[in-house]
Parts: sequence; C-alpha cells; structure tokens
Amino acid sequence: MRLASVEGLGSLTIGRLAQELGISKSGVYAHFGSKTRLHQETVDEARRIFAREVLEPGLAAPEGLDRLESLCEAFLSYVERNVFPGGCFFAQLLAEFDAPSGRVHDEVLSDQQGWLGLLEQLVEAAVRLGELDGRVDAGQLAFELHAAMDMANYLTTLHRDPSFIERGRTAIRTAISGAATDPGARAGESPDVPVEPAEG
Amino acid sequence: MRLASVEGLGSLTIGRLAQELGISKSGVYAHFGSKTRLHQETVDEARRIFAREVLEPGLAAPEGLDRLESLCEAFLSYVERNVFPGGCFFAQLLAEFDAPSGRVHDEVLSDQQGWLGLLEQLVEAAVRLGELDGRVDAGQLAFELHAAMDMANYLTTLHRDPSFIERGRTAIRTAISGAATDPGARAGESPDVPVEPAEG
DNA sequence: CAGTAGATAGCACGTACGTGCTATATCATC
DNA sequence: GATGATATAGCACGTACGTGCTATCTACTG
Repeated sequence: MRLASVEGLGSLTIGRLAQELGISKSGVYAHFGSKTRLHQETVDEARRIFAREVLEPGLAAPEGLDRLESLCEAFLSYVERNVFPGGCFFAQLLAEFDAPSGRVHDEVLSDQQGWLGLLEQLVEAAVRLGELDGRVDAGQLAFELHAAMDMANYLTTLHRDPSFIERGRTAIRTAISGAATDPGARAGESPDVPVEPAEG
Repeated sequence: MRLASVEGLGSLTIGRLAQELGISKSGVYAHFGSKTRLHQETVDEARRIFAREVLEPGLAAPEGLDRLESLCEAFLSYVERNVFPGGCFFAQLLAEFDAPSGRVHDEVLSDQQGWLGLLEQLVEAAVRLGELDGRVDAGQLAFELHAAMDMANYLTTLHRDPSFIERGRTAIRTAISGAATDPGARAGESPDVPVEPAEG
C-alpha cells in the first residue's frame, strides 16, 4: 500500500515488491498467486484502513452539520497524519484508473460515487435538521466540499507542504457557513470573506 | 497526446504508439531517437495547446475580475470541448508524476505552481482594482478556484458526464461573489446560497 | 534517369515483467 | 526427533519494452 500510494498500483509489481522486500519473486508470488490478486488485496486492505481512519471517526459525530464537518475533518486529518505516504490512496487510484477499463477502474469509480453520495446525504440531513439553508443544492455543496478536500490532499502530497491542509479547512468552513441558516448562530464561524489569520 | 491524456504518459511507449499507428517500432523510434524525447516533445506540444486554448483566450479579457473569470471559464470550456480526450492533459500528468523523481515531475510541478500563482495574481489585481474585497486572502481564493476547476475536470472525465462542468461554474461564481465588494453591484450574480435552477 | 534524403521494416540484444514448476529451508506440533 | 505446513529460492518460458544496427522503400531534386 505504501508503494502503491506513492507510485501507483502500476508500480506495484511482483518483481518490484520482491526487490523492495529483499526476497525473490517466487517468494512474493507464492503469497498471492497472481498480480491481479496482489492488487485486489492491496486495494481491499486500503479500503479497510480508510474506513477505520476516516469513515468510522468521521461518522461518529451526531447527525447533522456536526457529522458533515466531522467527516471532512476526519479526511483532512487522515491526509495530514500521512496514513499513506503518498497521500490519499484512493485519490491516487482514481487518477491512475480514470481510463474506462478493468475491474479496478470500476471499483474505484463506485467508491468515488459512494464518497460523493455520502457527503450529499450528510448535507441533506443537515438541511432536514434546519442547520443548513433549505435552498442549498446538496449535490453542489458536496461537490465543493469534495473539491476542497481533494485539492488539499493533492497539493499537500505534491509539494510536501501540509499548509495546504489549512487551505482546505478554510475552504470547507467558507462553503458550509455560506450555506448555513442564520449565519452567526453557531459560535466560532468564519465570516463570509475568507480572511486568514496571517499568511505563511 | 491523445493516448497520454487518457492512459497516462506511462502508456505512451514506442511499441504501443507503433501499434496504434499500424507501423513498426523502428518507424516510430526513428522520429524521436529515444523514449524520453518522445515524452518530452509530447508534453511540450500539449503545453503549446494549453497556451492556445486556455491562457491566450482567458487572459485576453480586461484586467481585474473580468480576466479572472475569463481564465476560469476558458479552462472549463477547454475541458468541456474535450481538447484532450482524457480531460486536462496536465491534471493527468500531475497525478501520474506526483512521486518526486525525474524531469517530467519537476516540470509538471513548476507548471502547477505557475497556474496557481497566475490565479493568485489575477485575484490580487482584482483586489487592487477594488472589485474584490481587500480582506480576501488571494492564495486562499486561488486555491478554491483551482479546486473547483480541477474537480470539474476530474469528475467530468471520470464519469463522462459534462454536467460536472456546470457544478464547477457554480462553485466559481459562489467563491468569487463571496469575495466581491458590495455584492450585487455586478449584474447577474448568484446569491450567497448556491441555488441551482433545477437539478439534473 | 541518377542521386539523395527521409521514412519504414527487420533483426538482434538486454531488461523487466508474470507465471508455473521443483527444490529447499524454517518452524510449530505431536 | 519425526511430520507437515509455510516460506522462500532457483530456473525456465513467453511477452513487452527500449535501443542500435542495416536494409529497403518512397519521394523529391537535378
């Protein structure tokens, strides 16, 4: 997973893994039986880790705006804590398998839809609870939150500069507070205009 | 470029290209002399096309908010028009070469910084002209615009559904109008809460 | 028609890969 | 200490790749 998150599943070959581990190709091969299964099990394990590190803690918060913010923060924290050294494992996979072919592509695509759908659901729940304005387009807000998180992951891993995580946090706050009912009702919210404490 | 934008530079091999063209490997090889040069010239040509299709028309607008919006729209249009069949060529490259090694990585990284820096400059110009609130953090707004455009490109090419371009447009409008001075001064702006005309 | 530059083919070589096979270690359990 | 499972090594095969070489074919120029 570490190798794949940095260099992509394409670089996760039997030979490369053997070399990395200092054993023979046969030694690796015997454990998986095929390259496909190596990839499959790697992705499955990464999914388990994502569930443990992001979904579980993120969805533990009470329903509504809390849960939405909690999930976003859980994702950013997961990137910030370098759970995978190459940033979000699935962002890497998605970019690598965006061409429409193969089983990995299909799975990753449905994961992506699931993630975006989850965000949308949480937005809708917050709307139902009256914490977000009823006029908000849930799909649109989910898009914007996803964009902020993805770009934070992207730039952080690309430039090895965790300060982009903070950009993501700010963008999420701005997007949510722009859609909140009665701005200012919740304490500690940022104003409409994104003003940073201080640059750098 | 078409092949690389869809499947990545890694799939753009001498042999694959020869097969795609229906000629021998030697036939392709003689034109470039090495795989490295094939890649180099492919990226260079893509850069020229990006300049012609995005930068040139985008920066033609008068300085200030007009130019900022024009550049964002030029990018979305470039994705929408399928200038490259695999979406934005450089988004693909960036994802593929995010691991820190090699010449392509370095070039692509500096392209990325240039793009983000350009957006930031345009925001600052709009601030100077009084069209955006002086309290906006230019880097932050550039981040959010970039995020919206990138996600639009991403989801559009992944799901082959151009409706995500419209999500991007809306996100850009929201971000900019949230940072504008005297909201409503410019005609045709959307309100603070993102309300879509109708879903789907 | 002769000459020449450019494009392409064919062939050979070394490398890395996935995969199947057999042989040998290592180690827990009886 | 014998048994058996597990892990690993070694070897062979076919495929795809980049690269260098020579030969041929095409098309333009004189």
